[in-house]
Amino acid sequence: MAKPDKRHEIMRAALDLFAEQGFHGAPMALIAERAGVGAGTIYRYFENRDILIKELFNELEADILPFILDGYSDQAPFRARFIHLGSRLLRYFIQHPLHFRYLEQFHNSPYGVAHRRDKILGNEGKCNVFKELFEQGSAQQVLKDLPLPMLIALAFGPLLGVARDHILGFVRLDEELIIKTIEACWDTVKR
Amino acid sequence: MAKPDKRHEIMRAALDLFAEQGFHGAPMALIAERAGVGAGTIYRYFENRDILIKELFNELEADILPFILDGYSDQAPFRARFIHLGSRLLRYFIQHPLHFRYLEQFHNSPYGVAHRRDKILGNEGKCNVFKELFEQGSAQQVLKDLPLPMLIALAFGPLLGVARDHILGFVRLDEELIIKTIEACWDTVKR
DNA sequence: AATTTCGGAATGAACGTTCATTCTGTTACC
DNA sequence: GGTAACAGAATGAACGTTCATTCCGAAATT
Repeated sequence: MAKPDKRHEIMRAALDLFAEQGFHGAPMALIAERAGVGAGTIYRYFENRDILIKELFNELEADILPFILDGYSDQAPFRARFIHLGSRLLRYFIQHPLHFRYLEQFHNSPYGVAHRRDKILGNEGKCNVFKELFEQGSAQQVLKDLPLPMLIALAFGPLLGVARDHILGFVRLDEELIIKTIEACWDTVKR
Repeated sequence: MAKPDKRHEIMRAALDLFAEQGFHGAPMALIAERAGVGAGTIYRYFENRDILIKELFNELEADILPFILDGYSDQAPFRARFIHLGSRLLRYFIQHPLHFRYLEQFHNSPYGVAHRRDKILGNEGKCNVFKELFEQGSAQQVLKDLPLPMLIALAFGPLLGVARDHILGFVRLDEELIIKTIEACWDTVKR
C-alpha cells in the first residue's frame, strides 16, 4: 500500500481499457503502454493478468461501500434506508461510469460467476449491507414474500438496467429521474 | 435454409459452447469437434467467426418472437398483455437456459452493444412488440411518466435478473414464482 | 566530496502457446 | 470423369508471460 506510482498507474490504465474495450480489447502490452510502463513491469506488481483483474474488482468494491454508506442510519425507517442505499448506489454509477462498465464486464465473465457463487454462501463486502437489509425487510413483512435472492435480483435489476441506459447514453438521468428510478425499484419489492 | 445437417449441427455446437463457456472458451476447432465436422467445414457455412456469432443471435431472436406471441391478443386489457408477454418471455428463458445464457453473452460484448445502438433508432424484432406496448401504456397514462427507454429497462431488469438467478441455480422458479416475478415487474412500471 | 559498489526496480525482446483462417489432398456424388 | 463437399494439417498473427540486461539511487569507501 506504500508504492503508489506505477502500481496505481497500471490499475488506472487497466480499468480504463477493460471498461471501454472489454477484457478482449485490452492486451497487457497496451495496458503497459497506457500506464507509461514496460510490459514486464506489470508483473512486478501483479502475478498475472487474472490477479490484476481480480484486484481491480476488489478495489472498486472497497470504493463503493463507504460511498453508499455515507449518511446511512440503521435506525431510519425501512423504506428510507432502501431509498438511501439505492440512490447512493445509482449516483455512484453515474459519477463513475467506467467503474460501472468494469463491474459489468467482470460480472459477465468466468471471474464474476465464480465470485458470485462464493458470495451466495458465506459473504462479505457490499452485499452484506444489502443482504441484511433485505432479510430484515422480509422478517418485518414489508417486502414481498419471496426468496431472498429473488428480492435482491428484483431490486437491483431495474437499477442496473437504468444505470446501463444512462451510461450508454440512451437516457440522461437527472436528479428527478434518479429518485423516480429508486422509487420504481421500491415498488418492485415492496409488499 | 435448405441445407440442414451440417449447418445446423455447427450452430447447435456453437450455441452450447458459447453459452456454457463464453466466447473465449469456444475455439473454432472445438466447435467443429462437437459438431462432428472438420474445422474447415465451418467456413463453408459461415464466412467467419463473427458472422457465426451474429447469425446465432438472429436465429435465437427469431425463435423467441413467435413463442411469446403465442396466445397474445392486442385486444386484451393493457395489464393482461404485459403479464402475458412477460411471463411468456420468462418461461422461454426457463425452458431454454442455453439460449438465455447465449443472449447474455452476446449483449455483453462488442456485438451486443453495436446491435443495441441500431435498435434504439429504427428497429425491428422482439423489441418492436414491446416498444409498441410501452408506447401505448405511456399514452394511456397507465405506466409511470418516464422516458420510454427507462420504462423498458425498469420492466426487463427484474425479469432478467430473476431469470439469471434461476438459470445459475440460485433459486428455482416454479409456476407461482414466475407469476409473482412478472407481477413484480408490473409493479415496477405501473403508475 | 567524489567515486565506486550494489540491490532491486524496470524494461522490452524473445518465447511458447493458442487460435482463426486457409490450403491441400481425399472422398462422395452426379 | 468432373465437380462440389469435406477433413484436418498448415499457417501466421496475436497474446500472456519470462528473463537477461539496463538503469537508478542509495550506501560504502576513499
